[in-house]
Amino acid sequence: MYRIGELAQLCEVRTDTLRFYEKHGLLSPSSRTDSGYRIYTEADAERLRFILRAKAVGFTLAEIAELLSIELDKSNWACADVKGLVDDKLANVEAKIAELNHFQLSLQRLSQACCGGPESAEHCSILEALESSTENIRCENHSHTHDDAQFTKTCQDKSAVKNTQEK
Amino acid sequence: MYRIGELAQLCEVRTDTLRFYEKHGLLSPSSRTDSGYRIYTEADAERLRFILRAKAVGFTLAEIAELLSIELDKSNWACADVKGLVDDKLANVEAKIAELNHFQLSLQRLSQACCGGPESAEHCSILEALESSTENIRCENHSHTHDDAQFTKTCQDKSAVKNTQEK
DNA sequence: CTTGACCTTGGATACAACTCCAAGGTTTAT
DNA sequence: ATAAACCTTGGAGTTGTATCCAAGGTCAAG
Ligand SMILES: [Zn+2]
Ligand SMILES: [Zn+2]
Ligand SMILES: [Zn+2]
Ligand SMILES: [Zn+2]
Repeated sequence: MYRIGELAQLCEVRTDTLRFYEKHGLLSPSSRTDSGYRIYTEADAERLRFILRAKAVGFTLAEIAELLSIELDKSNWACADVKGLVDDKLANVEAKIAELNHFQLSLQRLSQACCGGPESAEHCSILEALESSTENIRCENHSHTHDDAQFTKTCQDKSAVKNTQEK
Repeated sequence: MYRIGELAQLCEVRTDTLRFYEKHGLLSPSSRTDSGYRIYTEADAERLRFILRAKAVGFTLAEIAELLSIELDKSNWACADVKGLVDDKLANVEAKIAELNHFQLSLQRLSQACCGGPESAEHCSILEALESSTENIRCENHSHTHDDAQFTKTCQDKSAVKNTQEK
């Protein structure tokens, strides 16, 4: 049995957040003291942990409420309904993953095209790619190193670069 | 050269959104007509497309601004700076993917434990898992099918797991 | 009995990222 | 020359997800 502050501390949220979740039907304390203090059980804490886990991965509170609300009303749902809901969310998550994978690839391509060296970014492949937004990114040939053949290392040549400078 | 409405239609955003992006330094029209109408170039359109792609995958406008702002100021950045920024975002994306993969797994486990049939969800494994929030999910043994041994097909028959909590 | 930590409620505020509105100016087509 | 369809600005409203605040009630310790 926890009072609101205890549960909040336990799960690292604010008491305000717990009241907010209550107001929105996500988590209500199992009881109250005579004086009106909220009393949460361990089951409430578990429910909160589920909410937090779901939230951490990008579910909206509305989606979480939908997931949780079925439980209040079990007998009016079939396994098919429940599983369908979970599968919907699953598809949702998978779509998000696909989206992120796509962008990951873009970022990797950008990253690979850049030498990461201390040279001025005036001819940086990353910036050029952002400007032109073409699909194929041109690797730097380091003509921007105003220097000699000493610097004709290319993209794949990830030579020692530890120069962390301020701007 | 596009007027605001044309660019909006082209990229499927509202004119309001374009003005909003302008106000927040993400995308300004390259020029104005004498009467004050915004005029966007193809380069502006490309920039907008980048913004939209980045947004679609979860970057905040602030992050996008950060990415784009470097370009205004190329010569004050080194390749190392630019690449570092991209790599930060990349790490960010990868972390998000990992998070989503984790939740994907949870959802898959939930989904697998449920028969998905027309039976009442009163003993649905998914709901039980949500309630108890235990790590290991018990598969349905279909005792809820008010029926005979005909329905003793199981997920993989790990119905030995017992109920542990309740304080 | 007073103090300080905790709790209650309702309402205000914040931030992101729009979205809509009002009042008026511009362009184009008939 | 008038209407329709565009554009301008500034500002208000919306949704989701909280946070903060004020005024006051509760509780255990000294
Ligand atoms: Zn370089
Ligand atoms: Zn570079
Ligand atoms: Zn079932
Ligand atoms: Zn089920």
